[in-house]
Amino acid sequence: MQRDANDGKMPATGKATGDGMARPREFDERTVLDAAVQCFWSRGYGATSVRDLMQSTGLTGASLYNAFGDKRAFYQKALDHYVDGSISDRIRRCEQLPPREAIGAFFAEILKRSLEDRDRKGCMLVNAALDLAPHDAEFRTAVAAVLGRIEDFFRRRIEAGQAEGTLARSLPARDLARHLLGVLMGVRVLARVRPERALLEGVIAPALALLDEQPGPEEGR
Amino acid sequence: MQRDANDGKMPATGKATGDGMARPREFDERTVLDAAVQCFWSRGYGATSVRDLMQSTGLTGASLYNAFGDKRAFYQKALDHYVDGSISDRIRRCEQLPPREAIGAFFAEILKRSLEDRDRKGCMLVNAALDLAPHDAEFRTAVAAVLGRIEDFFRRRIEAGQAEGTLARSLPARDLARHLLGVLMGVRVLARVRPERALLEGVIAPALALLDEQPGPEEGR
DNA sequence: ACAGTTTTAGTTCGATCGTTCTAGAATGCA
DNA sequence: TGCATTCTAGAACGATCGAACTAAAACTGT
Repeated sequence: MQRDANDGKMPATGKATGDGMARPREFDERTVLDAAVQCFWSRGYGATSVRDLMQSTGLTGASLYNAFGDKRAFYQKALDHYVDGSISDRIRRCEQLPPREAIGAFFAEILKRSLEDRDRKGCMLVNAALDLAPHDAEFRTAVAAVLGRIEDFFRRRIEAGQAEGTLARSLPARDLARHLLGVLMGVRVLARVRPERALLEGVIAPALALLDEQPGPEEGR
Repeated sequence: MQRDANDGKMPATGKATGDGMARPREFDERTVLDAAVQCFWSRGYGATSVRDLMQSTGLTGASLYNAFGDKRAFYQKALDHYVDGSISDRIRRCEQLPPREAIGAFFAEILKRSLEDRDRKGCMLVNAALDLAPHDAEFRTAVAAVLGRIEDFFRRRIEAGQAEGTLARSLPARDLARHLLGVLMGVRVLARVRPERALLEGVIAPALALLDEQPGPEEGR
């Protein structure tokens, strides 16, 4: 979706249209999106006004509407920007670790972020999942796709761990991955109401124990 | 908090104040709160206008403000009403079952409700947890208290099951209860984006398996 | 230098927001 | 029957919402 690879120094080309090139943008799209993410992330979609966005980005309304479309489209782009910079990056970093470490590191990072999150913004994707997705099919599809990528990350690591014998085989990787996805959502929700280390560790620990569990020679009754 | 025990037939006394009793209410408080719950539940706090509430309840603005205070207070009362009729009732019903059945029935009910929830309203408490609680200390306390009651329900049942040997003792009841609370939140979130039976069952099943797990004679390494 | 295009800044629009106000209607108690 | 009180209905309030409009400024390509 990004048009230029301007690394954040000067104006940026904008989109190169047609014949006579005209006045270039005075703002850096990445910086503006960062500011928009902060707004939408902390206040939610409905509670963020276009005027809030104008103040946070330093742009006027006309500039925002010109560059990003209406409020909903702007949120869409801000969410994409957040996912790219936060979730995709985390998956990319964790998926090249050994199975058990990958999942442990993933949740360790979530735990850390949740406890450091002083203004209780939570995860912008989870917020979008409850704020916009239920009543907007387009957002629902987009959010579901990202959740699917997280689920796939879990499943691939679990399958690898089960194959090499470092992770429990007592349950199918498919279900374990779904379980971890659910726990992840749960942590993100609980952290916004009760951001207590003991609580969140208590939520996560059994899920990890489930991965490590020894089958026990005598099974089933 | 409720003042009268009017069982939903006629006007209701309202509050009995001072000297000369005056004109009694024409509406039934419970019916009005039911309508308000539907509104706030499906649209959220911010997206529900007072005019929406007027239409759904059939009352005029003045009546609403007279009887329930401002919009925030009205939401507060609607949320209380929801919790009383939905969550408290579920806990009350499940906690008198045997430990494993109590937890199984609890999640079976959540699963059923989530899959039948065609307009993806989710759980009003979870919605409140992400909508209002993060930025409103009073709501945060209230939501946290209800979450604490759910957690306590889990813990008491797990402790009972561990004591009688029907539930796994490999993890402390405290953590298992927190884990179940997290999974519950996760299911409620995921259901609003991907209300698929296979997904939600996949989230829940490993948590239940964790409770049933046989320790296996040789443990720890 | 000129033409063409796009960005800026600020104003303005109609709609809707939460809330309050002005009436009048209805009731209990003296 | 009157008085006090609380209900109802609906209009109205100022504020703010998302979005569009009007010009002026800034830049590129020829």
